[in-house]
Amino acid sequence: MTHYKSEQEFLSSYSIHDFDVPLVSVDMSIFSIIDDELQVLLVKRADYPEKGKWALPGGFIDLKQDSTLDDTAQRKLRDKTGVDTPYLEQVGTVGAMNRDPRGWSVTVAYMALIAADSVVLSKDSSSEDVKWVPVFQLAKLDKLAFDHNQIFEMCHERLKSKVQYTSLPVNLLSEEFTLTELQSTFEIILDTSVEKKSFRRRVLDADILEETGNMKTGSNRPAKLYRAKEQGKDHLFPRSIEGPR
Amino acid sequence: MTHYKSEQEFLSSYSIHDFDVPLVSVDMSIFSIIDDELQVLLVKRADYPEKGKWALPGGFIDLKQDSTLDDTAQRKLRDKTGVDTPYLEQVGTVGAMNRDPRGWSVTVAYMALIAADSVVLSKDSSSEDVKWVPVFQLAKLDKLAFDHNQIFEMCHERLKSKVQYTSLPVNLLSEEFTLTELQSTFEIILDTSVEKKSFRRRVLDADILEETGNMKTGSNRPAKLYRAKEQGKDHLFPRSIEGPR
DNA sequence: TCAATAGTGTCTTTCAGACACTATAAA
DNA sequence: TTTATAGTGTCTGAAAGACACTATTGA
Repeated sequence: MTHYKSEQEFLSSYSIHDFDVPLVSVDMSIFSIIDDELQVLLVKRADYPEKGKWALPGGFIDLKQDSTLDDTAQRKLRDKTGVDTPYLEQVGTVGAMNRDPRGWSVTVAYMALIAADSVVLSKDSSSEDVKWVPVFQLAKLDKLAFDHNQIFEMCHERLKSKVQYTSLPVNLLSEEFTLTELQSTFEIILDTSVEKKSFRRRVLDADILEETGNMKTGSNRPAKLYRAKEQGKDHLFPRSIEGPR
Repeated sequence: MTHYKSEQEFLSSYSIHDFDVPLVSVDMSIFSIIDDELQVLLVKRADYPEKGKWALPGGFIDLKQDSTLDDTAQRKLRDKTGVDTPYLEQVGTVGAMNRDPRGWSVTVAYMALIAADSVVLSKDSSSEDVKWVPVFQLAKLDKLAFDHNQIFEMCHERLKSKVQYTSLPVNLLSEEFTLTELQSTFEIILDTSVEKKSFRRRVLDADILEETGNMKTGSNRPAKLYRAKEQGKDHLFPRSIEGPR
């Protein structure tokens, strides 16, 4: 890909306006729990437009390579993180005349949940840098490229809302985990405390976990290790987690 | 728009493949309750591809006229039904190499809920006929154009699922309605009976309705008429409607 | 034995289902 | 007075919160 000297130069050579078709891309919020915080993966843009700004990873559909939209998302995720079989969910689509200087553009937002320990970060040609950013810092610090702050917010809202009534967070943990670790990821995402007994009743009664037979030891009572019965699926609870009264 | 003699002729003149950009369209499931049944609006395609087949109303983004995707959906809805301020929700986006013979194509699915009495059906140039079809008949009878059966199913699932824990169905009724009428629309969509007392408690406690002061009379005890406090919004209940035990 | 975390017993609270009951209109 | 529908009283049951309790390890 050619590198242009200025956004001006870049735009003047861009001719998508000539065809009555919008641009289409995929952008994703890749979430993970790192250092007991919910973090999201950002890339620094290597090209115009918005060169040098931090952005959600994403890009255009490869009409030859991708046979579905989900393939595009999967490919983008693999390129940045090396992770291949994550939890991947389409969140929504934003399209507008003026969200991209190249013209009418549509982007399909995805969110991915991955276990931090399974990741090997890597840059590709479209990004000069990659980093994890704690979600609570994002609102204050970074003004992302395009409307990515808004797209990220959609994904974050979806995540928080689904955590209230599904077992989604199992996808943020490595294969084996304790109930306390699982509870902790719920608490981190919901940013509230969850009552231990209710939590265990809820999760165990749902019959979505199975004991691995292993224990996690430390300088205290060992904890049973569990694994999700159906990888990648999320159970729907009949009622929401309500939090403290 | 030119009318072609065959799909072959049409396709050979189509050149979107030359640009590495997919087609983008909006398709919508417009729901209404008519004759005590949940029905969806279909149009008969006037042009290739899939000429003559029934399809969900939709079409391409008008890059000049529409400034957002929601505008496109709103415009399509207005064209077919004359309705201007409905409940409109984006359901999801499907994109694939082979879902449209013209090439890689992406469609954003919307669902709209409207009160039947507010509709004036009208055809536009892209459709030669328009009709309401009961949802339960659709599965059996019609093989729709493209992957519209699948897109419709996405919308129908979303509708049924949201009805379980939100007040969405108020958007299917005209401005004033009785609690019994509201209960009935829940029952029609969920295809199950709902217990009267629980239903009224739930709805009334949620404080989302207000009495209009009017009564609906008949040859029996008159019923209070209500109106949604916030038009177009849907309340989230803490628990789902569970249906009979 | 103590500190620390895992895991349980059990009471209360909230809200949905069941179902019998009362209320109010027209014919 | 009957019929039809609107609307209520109140019991039961399921699942969440509160919180004190016991259990099991290493140091």
